[in-house]
Amino acid sequence: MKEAYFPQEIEKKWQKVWEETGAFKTPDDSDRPKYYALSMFPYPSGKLHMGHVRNYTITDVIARFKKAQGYNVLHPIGWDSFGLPAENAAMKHGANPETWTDENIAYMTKQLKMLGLSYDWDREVATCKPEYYKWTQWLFLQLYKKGLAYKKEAAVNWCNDCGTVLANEQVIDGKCWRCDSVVEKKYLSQWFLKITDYADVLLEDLDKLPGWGDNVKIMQANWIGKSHGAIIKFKVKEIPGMEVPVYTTRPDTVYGITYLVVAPEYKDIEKLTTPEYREEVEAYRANARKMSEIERLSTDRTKTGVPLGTHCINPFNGEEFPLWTADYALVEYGTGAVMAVPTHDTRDFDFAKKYNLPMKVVIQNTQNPSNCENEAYTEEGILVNSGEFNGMKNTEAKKAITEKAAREGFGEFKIQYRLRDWLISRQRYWGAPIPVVYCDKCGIQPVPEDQLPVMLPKDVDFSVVGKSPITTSPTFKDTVCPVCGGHATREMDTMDTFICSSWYYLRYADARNDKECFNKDKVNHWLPVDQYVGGIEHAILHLLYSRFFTKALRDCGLLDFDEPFKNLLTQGMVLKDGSKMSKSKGNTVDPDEIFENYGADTARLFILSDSPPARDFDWSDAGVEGCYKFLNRVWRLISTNANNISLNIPEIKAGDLKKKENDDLLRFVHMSVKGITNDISNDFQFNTVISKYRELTNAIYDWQGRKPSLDDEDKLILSFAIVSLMKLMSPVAVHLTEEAWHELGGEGSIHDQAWCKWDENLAKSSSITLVVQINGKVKDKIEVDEGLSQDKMKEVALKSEKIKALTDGKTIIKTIVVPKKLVNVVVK
RNA sequence: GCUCCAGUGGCGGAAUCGGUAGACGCGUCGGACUUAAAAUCCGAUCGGGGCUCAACCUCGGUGCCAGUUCAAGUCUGGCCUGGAGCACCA
Repeated sequence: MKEAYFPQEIEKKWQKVWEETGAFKTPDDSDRPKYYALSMFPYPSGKLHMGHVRNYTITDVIARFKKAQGYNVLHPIGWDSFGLPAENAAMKHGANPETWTDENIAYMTKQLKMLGLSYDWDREVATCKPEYYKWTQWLFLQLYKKGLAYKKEAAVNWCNDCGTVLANEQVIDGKCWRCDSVVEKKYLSQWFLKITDYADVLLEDLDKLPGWGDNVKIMQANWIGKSHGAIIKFKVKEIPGMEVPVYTTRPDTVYGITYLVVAPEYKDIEKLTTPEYREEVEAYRANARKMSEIERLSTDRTKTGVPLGTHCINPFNGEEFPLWTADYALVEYGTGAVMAVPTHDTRDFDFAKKYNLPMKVVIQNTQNPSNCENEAYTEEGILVNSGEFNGMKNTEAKKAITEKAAREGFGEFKIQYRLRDWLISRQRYWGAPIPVVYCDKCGIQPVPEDQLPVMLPKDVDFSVVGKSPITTSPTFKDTVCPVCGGHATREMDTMDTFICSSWYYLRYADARNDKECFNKDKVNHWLPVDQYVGGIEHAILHLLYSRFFTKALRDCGLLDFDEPFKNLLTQGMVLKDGSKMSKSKGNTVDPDEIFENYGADTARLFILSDSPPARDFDWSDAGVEGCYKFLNRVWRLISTNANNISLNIPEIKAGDLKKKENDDLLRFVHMSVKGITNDISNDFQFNTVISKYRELTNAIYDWQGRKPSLDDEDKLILSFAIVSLMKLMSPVAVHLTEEAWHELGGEGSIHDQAWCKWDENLAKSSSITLVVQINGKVKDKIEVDEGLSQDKMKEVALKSEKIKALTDGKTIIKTIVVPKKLVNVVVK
């Protein structure tokens, strides 16, 4: 065995062997229980970054650990390969998006292989390939048939730079999630998926996911935004038969209404405007239309509005109040109209102050009454000025008042969600075409399933500005209607790429199936994903969409489970010098360089070492160096002892070893096995796993430092310790351990070896340190036998010279004994 | 504004149930080996005080202030700071 560690040589060699022997192929049928480990698949942007390295290493170690524990592990990879960057590259450099994407996939595949990841490449998928998007289109048709996909004219988020609409989830602070430019409102006819049908179950089922972090679940719950309230309908005084319904979570404040606001886009606003106000209202609406989303939604902005000239009648007390329009009312939420109670809502308060609208206190805190002159009172209290409800607690009044409204026919209880339907049309080329046609006679018609896929046209001009390249194809647009055979035009929009990524984890179960989307039995066998690993940035977008898809496909009868990801690990970011690695900051670290200088095993070890997976990880060059040195140390330990190590190790039981130091080492190994196994099992605490590798290595070196020569017992325990270390390290240092295994004469692969077991009796040291405290402060430590009874422990503690001296002349009130740990003497 | 998370040495971070705070590493300092360097190995490394030095002894210390407890990094209440998500959602 070579004395020096040459990772580059070793790694290439074994990567080749694993590929040739198909070491990581996963059979669908096996006696072993299944385990599905999944990383969020990458966008083929060009090169791997350290975030990828961290993500895939974490999942790979989990997959290998589970395999060693006896599971049949599915660990696939693929490419989220539709999307704007490919198209932008095409526009910029004249490259074809397909070529650009394929080249990137090829390069990144090479990098993934260099990292030594245990993927089953036979199951690789790429969402931009017709054999994949055929099924994306097919799934769209199933949702269409179920009534879950529909087209409507709506105010949508428009990104001018990307030249496309965006889903609500893709608008961050009023800006485009991809290019950061300000998003505008446009009115367009677009395709939507009815995710709102699933709002409640998406919320409820979060409780079925104990294996997800609370942070993600809370973010999803907030996004879904369920609220309980009431609809109350108000008659319009000037227009007989006309009503304006509002949604409110505060029906208890109805007696305090002093005006009512509708959104500028409110459907009946023109009818509700009297002629003398028309001009002013129109001007206000035009202005609102022009404003960007970010301006419009800014909370800092002072509120504006104009009266419509009409009035509503409060059905509870007959009071009349004016109707206004103001852009703080949102057309998409509730009914698009708000009943305003300035005294008990801060927004209404601000508005009423500005426009001198009246205020009326209806909720009072009896301890500390307020007339609401300076601010709205939004806490709980007792109803006043509220007719028959006076004196009632407001929490009870909510129910009582809504009940009255329901009884008398002008209101009802209502649950409202913040979640909106998912807008999936994109005016872009590089995506899956939406498989519908528009017939001159028959209207919207789905493309028949046997005509799928609707292929992306290749005869397009990528240099066009302001419209989708797909519209330049001379062959794509015109087609025939599948119903009447007459002329029809194809839908020119493609689907949001988040659709493609909402089902890829299902395709892995049956990736090469060209007859169906996936076989139902196979999907039911492999899913749900046992462990999903990825970035927190997908907490809402991808993870919510995937949950929706799973539920919708279950309802289509395509699968039998309702949550796709049983356990979710959201890994932290990779930082450099305290900030996120980015090209613009120039603080990126290129994985290729690390592979070249130190090898993949060092990269894997380091990326897991310093922080727990969920926390941010600060990259340091010194840290990489340290890990490289450690691997050298491990290599040296093995190579210098190669002649003394046998892989034929009989089971060593407690008491088998005569020498104390050998028994101690045996115990240390068992403790390490136990500790490492538990650390991986409990939330994948790889940082402490790696510190335990180091401790064990240090312990073996220390042991050896005290041995001038080795007899048979020494060689036995040394073999046991080193081989255990190798097996424990094999999921992380995948190449080094494989090479060492073979150099020591091992058969097969170390990665096919069973995980180390520990003996509970040996996974502890032979003696314990008894801590003696006085009044809770440590005063003495005494080495004692592990089996000591509680009485004996107390006796030993009180006999200690130090304790005697410190308790001298004081009264011992009581003594607390914690078995196998400590004695606390309470004195006065 | 609302919701959530986190605050431990010079740094990253350890510390099942409340039971030895600072594992392991990085950095720094000192030493060994070497003509020298690299590599490697050994040792020290929270702060204050005591002792001529050292071993040692002693007091304090996990963002701040209280509380519960024999015992608090860990539990409770109230703050402060930082981060994340949502945000005119009625």
